[in-house]
Amino acid sequence: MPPMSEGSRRYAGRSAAERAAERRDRLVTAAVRVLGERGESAVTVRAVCAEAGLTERYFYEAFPSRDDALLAALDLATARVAEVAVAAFEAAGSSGGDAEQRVGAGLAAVVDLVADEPALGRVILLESAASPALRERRADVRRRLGELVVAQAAAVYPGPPPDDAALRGAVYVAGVGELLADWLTGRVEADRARLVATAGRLFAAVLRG
Amino acid sequence: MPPMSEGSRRYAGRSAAERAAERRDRLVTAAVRVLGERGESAVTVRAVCAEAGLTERYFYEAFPSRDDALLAALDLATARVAEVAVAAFEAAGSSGGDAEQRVGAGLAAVVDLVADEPALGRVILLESAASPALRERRADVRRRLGELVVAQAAAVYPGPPPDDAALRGAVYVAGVGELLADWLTGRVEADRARLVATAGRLFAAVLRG
DNA sequence: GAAAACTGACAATGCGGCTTGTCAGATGGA
DNA sequence: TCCATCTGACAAGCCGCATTGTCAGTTTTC
Repeated sequence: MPPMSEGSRRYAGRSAAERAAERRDRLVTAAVRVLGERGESAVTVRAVCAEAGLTERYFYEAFPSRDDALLAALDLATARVAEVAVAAFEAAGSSGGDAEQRVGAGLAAVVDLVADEPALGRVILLESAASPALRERRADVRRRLGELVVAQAAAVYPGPPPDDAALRGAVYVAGVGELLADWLTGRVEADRARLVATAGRLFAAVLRG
Repeated sequence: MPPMSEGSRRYAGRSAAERAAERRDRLVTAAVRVLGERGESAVTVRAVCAEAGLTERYFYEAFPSRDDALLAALDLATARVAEVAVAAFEAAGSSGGDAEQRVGAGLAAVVDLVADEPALGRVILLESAASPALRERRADVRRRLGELVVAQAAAVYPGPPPDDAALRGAVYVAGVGELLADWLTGRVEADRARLVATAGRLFAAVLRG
């Protein structure tokens, strides 16, 4: 129990809270790397600390348990992917693209990112199913993505949306996600443009009533 | 090391090989139950043996390691699901159904089975992603399913198949699989007929060029 | 300069898993 | 009946992990 309650002292120019936050960031980043490169079972407290260049004491200062670090790692990876995806999505929208083009732009950004940083891609596409807690988090993300996709489809396709739109959105998001996972692991042979093109065509095919 | 080399004796009316095979069956069945009801992390050697009413000695007589039992459990669950799916699929075909109806019949059979035996469904739909070895096996199954689906589509839709048919098949199989997983865990609200209907419509939407 | 707080390395505890061995008793063949 | 084999229960052995505690040395503030 660090006595951070009373004696909080500046250190190396930073406050105690700043130092703790920086250590936590390093730990989460390290956890993402270990999770993406070596898999969920390799995400031990020791391995994460070694990767971060810190020791166990700081781990338990930042997280109540190993599982919380795993979730934080998935959340960081998700945030990073969402950041570039949303940016590309909105850029395509403000430059006059329709919903299909927006979805394609977001998907292309994701494909580029996970191709450049496979560890990141492995975290969100593969290891996110490795434990019940991670699966739960992944399901939440996919649900939000599905709602976004359904809303975009409703905006671009005339007429009332099909009454099974939610199911279709779920199938589309999960199907494309698993396709990317297979692609990342080399089980699917395709270049990036082909992936994006197929996913774009399927957007219309799956979500149009 | 059981001296099964020389002295092989009948016991309870069965040969040594028969007894060993029966014990192995009980262990695999127990592993499926534990995996489906309590998750991958609960599939310990002790838990499986307790569920089977056997002891560790027989476990290591039947499997070289815990991981092999996990794979055997997934294989058994897959075989059971495949059995009813293929039967329904072929029945629909021999009674004059087209490819879409065949796929729908197979899917309906799977939905019924996993609804009646949730543990079985959890094994093939959820826990099959819990470890790298299990994921590998699941990917193989999905690849075969995808090829089957693509072949059925080629048989029913005129004209040459789209050149990204393999990708489409992968998206369809994974998307529907994950939809079923979400449905099993209560994340998706739909009755069985609705699930089958949506998946049937999507078969045409995704796999028609 | 001195006290208080911070840091990093590491030991120790406790737990539970996999895997291998032991052994008394049950069972079937000669 | 007698003996070899089979069975089931159980006990270690061994390892690695999560989690907590200790401590000498360092940095900052007063």
